[in-house]
Amino acid sequence: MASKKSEHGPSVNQRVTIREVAAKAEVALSSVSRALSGHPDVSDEMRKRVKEVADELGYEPNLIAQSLRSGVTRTIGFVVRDINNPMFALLARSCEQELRRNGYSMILVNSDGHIENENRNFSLLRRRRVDGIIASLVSEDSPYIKKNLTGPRCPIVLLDREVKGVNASAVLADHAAGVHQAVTQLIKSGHREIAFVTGSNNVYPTRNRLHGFTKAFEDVNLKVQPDLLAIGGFDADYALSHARILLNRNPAPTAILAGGHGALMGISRALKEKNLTMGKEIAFIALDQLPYLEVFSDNISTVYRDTEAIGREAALLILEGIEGEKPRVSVIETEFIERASSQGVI
Amino acid sequence: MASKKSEHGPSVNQRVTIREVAAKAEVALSSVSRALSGHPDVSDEMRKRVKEVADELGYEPNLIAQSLRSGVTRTIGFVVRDINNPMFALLARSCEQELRRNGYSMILVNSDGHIENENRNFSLLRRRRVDGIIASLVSEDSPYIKKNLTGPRCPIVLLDREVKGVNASAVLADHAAGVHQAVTQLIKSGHREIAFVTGSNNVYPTRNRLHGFTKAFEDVNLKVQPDLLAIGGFDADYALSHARILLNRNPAPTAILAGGHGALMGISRALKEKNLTMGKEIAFIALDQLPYLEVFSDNISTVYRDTEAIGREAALLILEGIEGEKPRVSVIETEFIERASSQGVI
DNA sequence: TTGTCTATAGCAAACGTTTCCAGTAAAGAG
DNA sequence: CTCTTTACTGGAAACGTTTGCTATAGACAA
Repeated sequence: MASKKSEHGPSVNQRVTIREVAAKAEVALSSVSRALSGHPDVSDEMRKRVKEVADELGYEPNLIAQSLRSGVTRTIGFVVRDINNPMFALLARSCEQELRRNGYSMILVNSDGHIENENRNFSLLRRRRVDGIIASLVSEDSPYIKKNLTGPRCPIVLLDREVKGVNASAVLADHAAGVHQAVTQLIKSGHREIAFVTGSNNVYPTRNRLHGFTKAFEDVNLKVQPDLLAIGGFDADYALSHARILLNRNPAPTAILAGGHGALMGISRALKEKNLTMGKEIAFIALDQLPYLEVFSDNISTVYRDTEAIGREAALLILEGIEGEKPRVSVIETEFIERASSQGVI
Repeated sequence: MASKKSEHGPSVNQRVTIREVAAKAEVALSSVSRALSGHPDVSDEMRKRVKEVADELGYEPNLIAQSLRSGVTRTIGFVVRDINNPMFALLARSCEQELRRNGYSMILVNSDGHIENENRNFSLLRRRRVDGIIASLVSEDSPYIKKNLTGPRCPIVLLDREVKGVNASAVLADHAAGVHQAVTQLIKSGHREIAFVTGSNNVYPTRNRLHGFTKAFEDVNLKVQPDLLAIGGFDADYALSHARILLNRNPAPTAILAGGHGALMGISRALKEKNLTMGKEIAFIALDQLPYLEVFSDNISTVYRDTEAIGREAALLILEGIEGEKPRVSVIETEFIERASSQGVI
């Protein structure tokens, strides 16, 4: 494969170093370093000369060497549970933007839903000596997070996860509130058979949503019917197979909640199979802010959270952690936005 | 802000180095390095002992130091024109996956459509000494790309861009073929007033699509009507305002092509304003693979390209470049997939 | 004039690895 | 038994920076 060697022009891949700048400007290495890094103990004349020579030679500081010497990489690792979920694109984007505004780069790694990948990702990021890690965990008992408690550590911000005993920063969405609003509204409209398809309850969002869901029923002295809950997987396949079962139930559900992107995909397929239309034969509510909903299906009711705000907040928390502040938890509100898909049924 | 200092337990942020492993194992530094890096000149016993001690101490190799010494970072920079476009999520994901399979990490940076950001991004990546850069340029006369010709360089893979005079690798989609198929089909169905909204023609995809578009007309001795072309912007606002104009034209277009995500967004809004439904009053075809189309609007005709294949191919090309191979261009096919939105109108 | 202070510059030691070179002991060849 | 070879091991230099310390020179005060 690497048979025919490159014939890239005459230029060698040899970069100009601070040493060459120093030689050409006829000053000491240390003076060049100080001049370029904005150190105060440098005369204006020296700084000017050094900068001129550096520009002339096309000097590009070696961030690797700087990192080694200074112990700081100005890099944040972002571990994402499953990048298939378009919500994460939104999240990663706003986060990267905020980090870059503060002079940090982001390394994004994807766990694809597998805990082994996640562990490898953490390990990689630590070897790369990132200054902090923002993580959306596959499961809440990640050995790596716990290890981070005892060993040498870097600041961590968890996204929508509660790890007991770990004093890490976190950004949590108040899913319960939005779901509570949504379900209350459904009940008020006369719905009783409300189905709910969502991810496994080894992570905070599921538990938290379930809490809001249950409370809405309890508030009006009704009981949740367990066989209307499909809890166990974030992926579309899980949602599809369980939505099929739910739709065949007797009595059939008159409303259905989709806990995120995978659930939405699976359910919408199941509905299509049975020729049911959201907002006509069955009420439908999507949880999470899913960017494509705004493009096409602006008639879909949703429990909204400002995903970009979550990304920005995560960036701020990690920067705080790097500055040595104590970990803290930040909560993001959610809100039920009612549109056609959950109205007028029944 | 950084007032109250962290009270992180007793562990200091001091990592164990190869030196400490050497001390504890009572061997030389160099032996530890060789033992852990798989160098052949190490006895089995030595390797075993060193590995035991390293595990025991929780040694995590410092990739920064390794990079500095070896001159290789095993990191690829990915410069994306505008991460708002969901197509790029698909692209970046498949690319990252392939890179990671080969032991590389990816740093993703977003230019947000501005050439100044793009230049800053290139500069940053070079200072970070990435081993290669994969880039979707804002415009094809990027000074940085050209500079890379003369100065010390790293391999570059361009995504859907042709930069004249620059002998860089590239992955190009054969947009023309798919657009040609699509327009030919429309013409065959009786359409004559076919509108086309797409990005500025300072980049390859626009020029290439336009080529396929024009050729389809010429093939049957028809002429493209210039006032049905809206060429100039990838963003939704541009598309919206120009789609409005197009829809008010007399005679009104009977079919409309959307050149990517932004165009699709803008056009679909304009259609909604005029209460036109795709596939009913007007034929509609979307260019590019847009992930959300498969979720909701599986009835939308589209010129498909395998975006994930593009990502994988870009990864392979950059790895080739790192191995010293000559730059080369890889072409990805496109294909017209006819669905309801472009049938049965007229 | 001498001494102290300030501003600036240079030297050299680190940061944590890899790798070249030299050295040693055991093994095999003659 | 000696010589060469083999198989390892250790020492030290290097990668490109930053930074603590020391040195110098001019300014100012006594």
